[in-house]
Amino acid sequence: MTYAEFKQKITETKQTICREVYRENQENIRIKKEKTAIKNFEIIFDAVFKISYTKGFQAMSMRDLSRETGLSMGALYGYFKSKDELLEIIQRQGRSMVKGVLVDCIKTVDNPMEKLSTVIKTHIYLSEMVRPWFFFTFMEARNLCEEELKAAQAMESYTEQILVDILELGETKGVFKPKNHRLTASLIKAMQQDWYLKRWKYKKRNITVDEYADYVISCVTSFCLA
Amino acid sequence: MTYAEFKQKITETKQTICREVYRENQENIRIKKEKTAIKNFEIIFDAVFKISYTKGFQAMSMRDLSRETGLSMGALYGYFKSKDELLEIIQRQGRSMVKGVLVDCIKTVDNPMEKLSTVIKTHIYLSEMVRPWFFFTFMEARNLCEEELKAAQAMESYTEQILVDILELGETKGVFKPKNHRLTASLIKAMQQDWYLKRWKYKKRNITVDEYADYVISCVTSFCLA
DNA sequence: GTCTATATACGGATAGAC
DNA sequence: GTCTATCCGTATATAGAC
Repeated sequence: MTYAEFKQKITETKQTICREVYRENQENIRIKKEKTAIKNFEIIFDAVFKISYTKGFQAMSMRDLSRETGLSMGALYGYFKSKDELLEIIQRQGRSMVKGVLVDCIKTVDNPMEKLSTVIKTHIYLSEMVRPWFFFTFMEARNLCEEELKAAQAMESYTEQILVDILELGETKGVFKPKNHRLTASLIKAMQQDWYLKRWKYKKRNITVDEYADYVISCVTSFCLA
Repeated sequence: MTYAEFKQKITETKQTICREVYRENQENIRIKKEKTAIKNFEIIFDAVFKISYTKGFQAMSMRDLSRETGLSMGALYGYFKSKDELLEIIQRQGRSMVKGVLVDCIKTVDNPMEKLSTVIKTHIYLSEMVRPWFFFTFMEARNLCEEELKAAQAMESYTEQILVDILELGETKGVFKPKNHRLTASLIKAMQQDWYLKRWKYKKRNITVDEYADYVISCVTSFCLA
């Protein structure tokens, strides 16, 4: 699988994501026309990511957001109850998106080695497809309230566990060497994250997402087999 | 080398760091007694790290900092000209500290393999010793002005280059297999960073810094030799 | 649904007493 | 060197017109 093929296969688009956001939070949203809401959520999210990328979410004022979206302050508050709620909406949707895609991608694969490459690759490709979303989710997790922070940490453990399960399965089948699989999983996650955290670095060096994913996989597999 | 041995060897302490900060920025500091200044800088930095760890630097108000340090607002502004300058001081000092320690640690080692383990280990141990400083430097880099941001990125490239040089040396000597050394270096950096970015995770699982460093090294070497 | 105008609170920074 | 008191700009959020 290449990144181009991944994009074809995946059904998640900005629009479907925004539709989900709208339906999940309908009780707090003043806007009644779904079409309007979806269109504006897309604009709002893009603006949040753009502004927060350099300043951070805290430093982004509602006036900044108003200017960037072209919506007035009053209008914006029709889409969420407070600035904090906006943050939570984005974080929650991010988690549900990752969970859905990752669980889906390994269902049809049995071979542990192939399973491992698939899940690593899928995660990196997804992070490329919605990179601003991933970057934002990581960097702004600290601004969450305790409850939501716990949920974010649980998500980290959850995706790590997916990797651990595959590594253990591989060991059972005699494909992978016995190791501290949980620690291996942590290293894999660290490498996956670097792709969206250090965008500027890889862009400057013209590393493609396919190159990067393949390199991570070659590193991981050579370790698991050694 | 273990973490305990590293701590013995290293001459950098909070105090020496604060002394450097004082001397570097003396022209902007109203406080004339070095001893007072060093003592209070230590208090101030600790407070900044503590508050920023959860809220972020932007969200930390000078009133928060005043409360946590026990110094009044007026007193605080004797130690730096503005909140932004405080951020820059911390970032600059962090860079000079890392540079000093890393350059120093490989001077006496010739063997490429040993050189590689040493530099990986030293970086992780240093990040453990002044973890709040590392975490802060990474998370708050975005709040820097363009010039300082460039310096921070240059620092990332610099430490990466140290790794690349070692890997190339190793290839020349026939120890390491030919690879994309720069990409390998990036992966190493990603793994190093995870130790201070995800403190909560490793703490919860009782992973020691020695365990972590050794595991990273075993992963990297098995890849470089494969 | 979206706008403008505004209420109210809090931010960084400084002046001047001690 | 440190404190208290205060200036003044900007923050989030809402009320009410269109």
